[in-house]
Amino acid sequence: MQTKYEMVVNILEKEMLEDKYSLSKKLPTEEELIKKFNVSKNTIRKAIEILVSKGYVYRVQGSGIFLREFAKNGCAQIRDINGLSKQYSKEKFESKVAEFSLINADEKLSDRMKCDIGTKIYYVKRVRYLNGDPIEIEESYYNKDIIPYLNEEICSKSIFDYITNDLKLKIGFADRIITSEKLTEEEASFLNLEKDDPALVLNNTIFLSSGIVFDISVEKFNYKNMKLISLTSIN
Amino acid sequence: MQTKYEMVVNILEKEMLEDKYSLSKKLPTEEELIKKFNVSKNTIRKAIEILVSKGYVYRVQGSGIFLREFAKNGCAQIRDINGLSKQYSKEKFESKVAEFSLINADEKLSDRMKCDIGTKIYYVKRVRYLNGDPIEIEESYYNKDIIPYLNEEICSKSIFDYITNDLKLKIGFADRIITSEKLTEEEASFLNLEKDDPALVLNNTIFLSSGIVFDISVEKFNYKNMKLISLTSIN
DNA sequence: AAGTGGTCTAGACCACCGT
DNA sequence: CGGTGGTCTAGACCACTTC
Repeated sequence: MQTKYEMVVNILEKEMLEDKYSLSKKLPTEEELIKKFNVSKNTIRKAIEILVSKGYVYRVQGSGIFLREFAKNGCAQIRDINGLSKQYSKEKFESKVAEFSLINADEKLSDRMKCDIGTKIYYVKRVRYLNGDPIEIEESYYNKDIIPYLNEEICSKSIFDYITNDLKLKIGFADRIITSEKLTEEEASFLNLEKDDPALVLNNTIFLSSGIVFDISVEKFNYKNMKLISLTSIN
Repeated sequence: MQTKYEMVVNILEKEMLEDKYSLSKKLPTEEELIKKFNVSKNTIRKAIEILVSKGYVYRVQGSGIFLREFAKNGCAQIRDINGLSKQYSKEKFESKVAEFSLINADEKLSDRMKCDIGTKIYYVKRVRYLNGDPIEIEESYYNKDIIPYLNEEICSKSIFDYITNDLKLKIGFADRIITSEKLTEEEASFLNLEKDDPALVLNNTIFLSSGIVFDISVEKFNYKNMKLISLTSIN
């Protein structure tokens, strides 16, 4: 079941992607949206707030709701938790599994994943390609208590689709630490780069909406063909 | 003048930083907060939403409002638009102005800053230090039509303080493109690093709340001592 | 002054969690 | 089942922009 504000968000998102408002660069006024969707002012405001936080629009008091230029374009949005395959669904996006195993959490891993020592953990190492070019090395750890089953087949597609659609789990929020590092020789070979070339590195801890850690991962991006974008707003 | 929800946010933020809720790792219930602050449910909900988006807390339906671990700790939050000097106010943070000039926007610059060709633009290059170590090179361009006056003195302190407190301008939102690059020899010397060492690079476009671009900048961070953090939530 | 977004309230009812 | 967060409404009034 969908809430009213989700419906409003989805329809406006779709209309914006179809360039419905790109001439005026404005959305209809709140009052017009209230009539269009036949909902209350607060429901419209909640929907618009979500579009603001997604980077689609900004609001100017007394003036209107304006389109923001970005959002549409190619680079990966850092606020999207749902992995790369969603973002690049229209392009040729592939994941190759380089390693796959079931391990026991040692002290360090249990600490980072907020689980007990000895908890079964899936370890997955993937190399990911966009239009044939390697763009990322990803190493992930999934808590088996939460993700009871995983295999190489699933990992070569979208793990996040599997988790949300098949396991019906709700992803809640993520911590990401962003750094830059030198590649090791092995990493470089995966990315068709040289040893000591730079890499854009994301260190992620991903939580279900219940606040439980189900995944930690390190993503190392090819500095030549990957950029991330962050669209922030002030509260 | 402060709104009621801002007051609630500020007080709860302060209380959390004072570890008032760190034992239970929970905030009071919505109902308790309604009584505590004597405001309506929607006002409390709006305040909590802001704390969620700032990464302080997460909510679990039917259960409560829980503290998130991070927020407090040292690294720079990418969603904070207000520059580094705010974030490091308690540490020894310095900015040295390496270049300062007033230029005319050429075609490329006018395009990126969404202004006319020939618009007067302040160019500022700064090296920034934390506890004596160089952590960042920043090159910024400020539209003089919006920031009518700037000098080296102001640039060596906090430009954002000047803009918000003295000029009374309201900063609205920012686009940031995050990449990794090799340092040039000159850049490396500023950061006490070697040529071709990696840098974490932010390419920013910063808007007033009215949607006008007033600043674009490139920040190159020292990969050895700077990390950024992004705390994201799902809508 | 008219248009448009921002704050705030009181209250109804729903959905989910834990006991 | 009681506790707690989530959705939604109708309406009052405020603040800023634009003309």
